[in-house]
Amino acid sequence: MTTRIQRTNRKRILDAALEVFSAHGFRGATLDQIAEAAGLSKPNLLYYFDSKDAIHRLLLTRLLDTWLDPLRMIDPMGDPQTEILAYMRRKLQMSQQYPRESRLFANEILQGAPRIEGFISTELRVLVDEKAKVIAGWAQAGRIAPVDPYHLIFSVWALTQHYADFAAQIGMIRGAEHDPFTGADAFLHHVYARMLAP
Amino acid sequence: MTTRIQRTNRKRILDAALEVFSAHGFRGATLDQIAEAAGLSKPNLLYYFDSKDAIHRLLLTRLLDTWLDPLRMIDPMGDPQTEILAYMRRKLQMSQQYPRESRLFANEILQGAPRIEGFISTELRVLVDEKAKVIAGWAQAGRIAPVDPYHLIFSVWALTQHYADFAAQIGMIRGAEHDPFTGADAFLHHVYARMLAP
DNA sequence: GTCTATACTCTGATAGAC
DNA sequence: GTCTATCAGAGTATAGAC
Repeated sequence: MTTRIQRTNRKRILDAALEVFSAHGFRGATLDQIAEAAGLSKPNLLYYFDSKDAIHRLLLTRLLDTWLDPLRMIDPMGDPQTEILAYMRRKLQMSQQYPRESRLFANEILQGAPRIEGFISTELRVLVDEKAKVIAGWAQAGRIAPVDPYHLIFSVWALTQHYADFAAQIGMIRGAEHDPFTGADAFLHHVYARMLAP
Repeated sequence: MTTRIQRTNRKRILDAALEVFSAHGFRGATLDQIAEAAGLSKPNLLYYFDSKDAIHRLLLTRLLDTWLDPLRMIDPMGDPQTEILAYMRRKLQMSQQYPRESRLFANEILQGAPRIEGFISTELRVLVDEKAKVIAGWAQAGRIAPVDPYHLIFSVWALTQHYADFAAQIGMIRGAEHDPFTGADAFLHHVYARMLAP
């Protein structure tokens, strides 16, 4: 049986761990940092979770669960331009709302994706292949410009995740008070509208 | 006086360190890994360099020296579309030729850019402001479409560096035998030609 | 210049009192 | 459930022989 205090403590630990892992990577993060951020002692952390690795794995698993939703939602029956623009918007919103999750993922890929290789080579790959086929069909039918569907999908990832993963750099260049996401939405809308016009 | 063996050993160490740091981040990398990759003993490593930190700092400094060159080369007197397309191409070539350097940089930014905050807030920021003004002038004059110059520059960074930083993911999705850079060049040419047309 | 041996610190994890 | 104390291993760096 799970008490309320157990649930809130687990939540606090996972939130603190997300903060620390996304900022320093798996090896760079320490249990001391996570414990301090969570307001608990280090042994108490390990009362709730078996190990540092278990915390990290749980965070990644949760993330991957929702990571593919924006791509999944592309409707083969919808209007091509509308569908792709909406996909870009959903992805940009994820960068805005969940920048730490994006950086956790980026850290993992940068290091060769050792823990999520299986996920990427199977689930993600199948989904990308499926949606690439849909987009290729749209291009074939002349409903959008003849673009490579894989590079199109990669471009959405690159352009949207950049605002989360490289937020530190963007903040230092534009000034921290400037919110990059408002301008980003308009800019990316311009980019994809132009790119896709038949 | 520096002997030839000293020069080659220093070079081997730096190359090995770039390999390991770019793949695991600063904390994730160990001197043992670097020593093994360089074919030297760990104490011998520290005969050539003062510390782990010194090696890392030297790699970053060298990188930043050339990191801005592609942006610097944008010529205010040139043809706007040609200049921006050539900039994108130079940057894409850097991702292709120096993916490890790109990942070293990405690791640093992901972690909040602690070691290169000064560089970004001063040199890089000044250069970006300067080139943004040039691009804004081109837009003002109607020579390219009216795009936000900062987001335009960020988009070049995002789209080109993605092929280096997320190479592991791209390889798992498209198959390792598929070279993503050939298709990328054509795709990005399409993107920027469309984006910039007045 | 290069190695073996080792000092010392940090960190993940456990023991055991309360 | 939570803490103090502590162990065991890893990792950076140094000492000193050759």
